Amino acid sequence: MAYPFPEIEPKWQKFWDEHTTFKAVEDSTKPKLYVLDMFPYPSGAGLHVGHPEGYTATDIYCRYKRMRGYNVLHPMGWDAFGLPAERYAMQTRIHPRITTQENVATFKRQIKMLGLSYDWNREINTTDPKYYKWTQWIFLKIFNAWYDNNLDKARPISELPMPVGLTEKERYQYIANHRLAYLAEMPVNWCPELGTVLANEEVDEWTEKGYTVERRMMKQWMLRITAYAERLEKDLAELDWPPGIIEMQRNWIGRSEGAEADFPIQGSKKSIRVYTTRPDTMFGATYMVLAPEHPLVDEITSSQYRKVIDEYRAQAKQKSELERTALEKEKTGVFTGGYTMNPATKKPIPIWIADYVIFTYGTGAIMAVPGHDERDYEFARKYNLPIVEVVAGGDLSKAAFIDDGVNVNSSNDEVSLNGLPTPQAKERMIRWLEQKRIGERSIKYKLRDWLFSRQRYWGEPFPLIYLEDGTVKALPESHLPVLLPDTESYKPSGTGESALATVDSWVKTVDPETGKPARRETHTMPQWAGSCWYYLRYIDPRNEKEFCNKDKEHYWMPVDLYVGGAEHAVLHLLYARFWHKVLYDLGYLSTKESFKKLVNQGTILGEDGRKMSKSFGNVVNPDDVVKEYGADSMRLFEMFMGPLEDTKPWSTRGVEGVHRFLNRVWRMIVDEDGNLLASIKEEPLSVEDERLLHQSIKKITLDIENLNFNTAISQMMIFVNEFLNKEVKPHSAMETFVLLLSPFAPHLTEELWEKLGHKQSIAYEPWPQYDEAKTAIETVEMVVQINGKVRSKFPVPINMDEDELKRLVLADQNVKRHLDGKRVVKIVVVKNKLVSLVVK
RNA sequence: GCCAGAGUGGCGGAAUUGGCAGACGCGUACGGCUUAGGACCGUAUGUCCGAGAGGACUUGUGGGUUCGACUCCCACCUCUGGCACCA
Repeated sequence: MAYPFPEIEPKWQKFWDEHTTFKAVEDSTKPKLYVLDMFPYPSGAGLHVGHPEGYTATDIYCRYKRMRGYNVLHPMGWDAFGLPAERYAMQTRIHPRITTQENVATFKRQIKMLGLSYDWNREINTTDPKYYKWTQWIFLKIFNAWYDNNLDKARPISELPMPVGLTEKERYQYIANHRLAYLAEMPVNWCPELGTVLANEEVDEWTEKGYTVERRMMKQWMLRITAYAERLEKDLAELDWPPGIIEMQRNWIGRSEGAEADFPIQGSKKSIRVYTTRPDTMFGATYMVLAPEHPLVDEITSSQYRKVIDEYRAQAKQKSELERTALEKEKTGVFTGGYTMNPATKKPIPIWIADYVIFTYGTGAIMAVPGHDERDYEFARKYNLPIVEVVAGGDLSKAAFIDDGVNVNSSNDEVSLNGLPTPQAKERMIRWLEQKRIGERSIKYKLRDWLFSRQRYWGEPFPLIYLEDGTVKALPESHLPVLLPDTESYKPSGTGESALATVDSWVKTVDPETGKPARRETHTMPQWAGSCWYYLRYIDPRNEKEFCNKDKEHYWMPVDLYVGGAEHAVLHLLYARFWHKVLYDLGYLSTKESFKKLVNQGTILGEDGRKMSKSFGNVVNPDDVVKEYGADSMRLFEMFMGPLEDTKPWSTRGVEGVHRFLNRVWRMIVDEDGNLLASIKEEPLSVEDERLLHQSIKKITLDIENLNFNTAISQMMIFVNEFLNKEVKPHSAMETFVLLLSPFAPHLTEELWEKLGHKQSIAYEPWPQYDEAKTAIETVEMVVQINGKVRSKFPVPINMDEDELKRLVLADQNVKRHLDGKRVVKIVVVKNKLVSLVVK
């Protein structure tokens, strides 16, 4: 007979709701704890079993910490802007607001049915104008800020020092160029047949259907995240994040140290600046390569090469960034006819253009050192360019030697690197470049500025207007939020702009300060925008005057534990950290970083070990699981499957297993009529039972602290296996056990707690304490190894005297048998564990 | 190719600082209870040899350090995730 979870679970969910059991209020008498789940995008498909994994883990942790006296903030909300709702709207003409509301209702029902202890008073939705008002407000703060490299922080644009003698137009341009949000011509994925811009993730889908997607330049809003590259990289060190994620962020930011140097163009006064991480190899630079887009290409190209160069550049322009990089085919390039001089060797070297050099990284130009760079080597081989060895240690007839080594062939009248190991050679060369004013030390990042415009309807509108003279103006804060207008069609305008561009009455507006006609920006913000700061809004979700009250922010921040999928390892977490730092610089926040500890839950695979997907027919619906086995079983199984971070397959048998366990828990305490079992009495525990109880408290406590929920559950199973059929079960032991189980199976344990005679919810009962002395055992099983093999075991009292123990070991029958005719060379005693004999 | 993480029974997975490999669960087999049960209870269960006592082998592969290695070191193989011409 199964325990009556269909009655118990709704009963306690209602109780928690009605008593607002999990409402969080600032309370300076308690230590605070902010535990955050990555909020979901409420898709039409509803919750899948992957969502509750992280949610259950944080819920257990929160419930445990409340019992330990922490004031816990544990909120939930909806990341509801995004492409799927908009695409659905295009097909059905149903407003995305409506479908979003429906999807949120489904998600909320499903999440609530799991008994998660969220403070629902703090629920937020990124598509709510009351929320996105503040997303727009933060955008304005970014827009109205510049990065002061001297102070190494963002400052209000009003504090930007202005050069004297600028015209009004120049002033405008100067300021625009310094804002942290700026307009730039950037390539988009343009599909002529659809007349729309595609998101990167859509490109494959449409090209597979035979549509063409090409690169097209468009003015777009960019956020100057590169200004923060150094701090975003440096502050990673203070985060308690999985090393893998830190590494991924580090790679994404891509810091590299090197030098820049000027190479004079022959027959011109100008020079070309290159960036290299290997200044020590400059004597081996035998040619130069510019990115096809490099502005000096025209000037360098001699007339007889003009035609090929132009053709090559046109070709490169056609190719999308994907094609240029992902194809990984043979390198191509063409000679410009121009020459530059290697400043180290003073010899002329040819200038080529090739699309393996990226315009947007470094200076868009490289000195090619084929002897010590694989790419340059490949290129030089193909086009018969000279290869010179300047670092000894490799065989240049076979491959480039890219490792560190010792310099050779590296001297001129002023400097010699010969004999120097690579690190010193680098330093020596940089010093020489700086002395001769040829170049200087330089640090570069791979990180690019953040393309922040989307040509979409279902996103936050920018609080910006274009005046008739073409200038951009920020709307005053008092005009926020800029609401999304309703429209008949959600289809993009066909010109590359979003559907917003077709809503004339919305686009046409006036400058609120001058009354002059103006047009609204029709781009919208990317989905990342709302998720960049939601953790701050939870702190003060109903505040209409500020995005977040400062005292409250000070009390709750930073987020102590953040749990979510690893798919957000780079972008979401990097963008959120960036916004956080901007707000910190501008004085709105008290912490440098947002998320102190981060944990990624692993993916749950289908029962067949494949990724869950409709096409495989292996998707597990949480509704079905809860209906069949109850929410507590679902929660428990999700935690019992294995370590939180691991990828692991679903198993219906496994759910049945933990469900059986919960039934056993019920039967351990409740009789067939639903009353407390007669075997539960006010009696003291035997020494053995008390030991098991204290061992269980200890193991479960430490396991929850370390988020090792699977082994905590194992320990509870051991406890129940021992106690289930005891004739007498001490009341206190049963209570302690129910407390231990309560973070995992809150509904069942609330019910049992009530049956054990309590009127109050179990949620804030003090967590059981263990007594280390009571976990100790009196006898240990001593293992005897002879030449590394276990030959005997016998019980001995704990902490036995070593000599006595040795005597016992040598007297043991099994040991004697193996010692027959041999000599004991050495005895190793590991206290309370084993005795190891070496014999000959 | 590069970076990070991981390889343990039929399956999911356990194993402080090196110290009895396989906890706990699933599955399987046998037994009990039962009109019946796919409910429940009990016993067994890494592989091989052996009637048994006992023995041999066993944590991806090969080597090393050690009285002792899933754990540390070296080389290799496989899988997962990320990056992918970033000079």
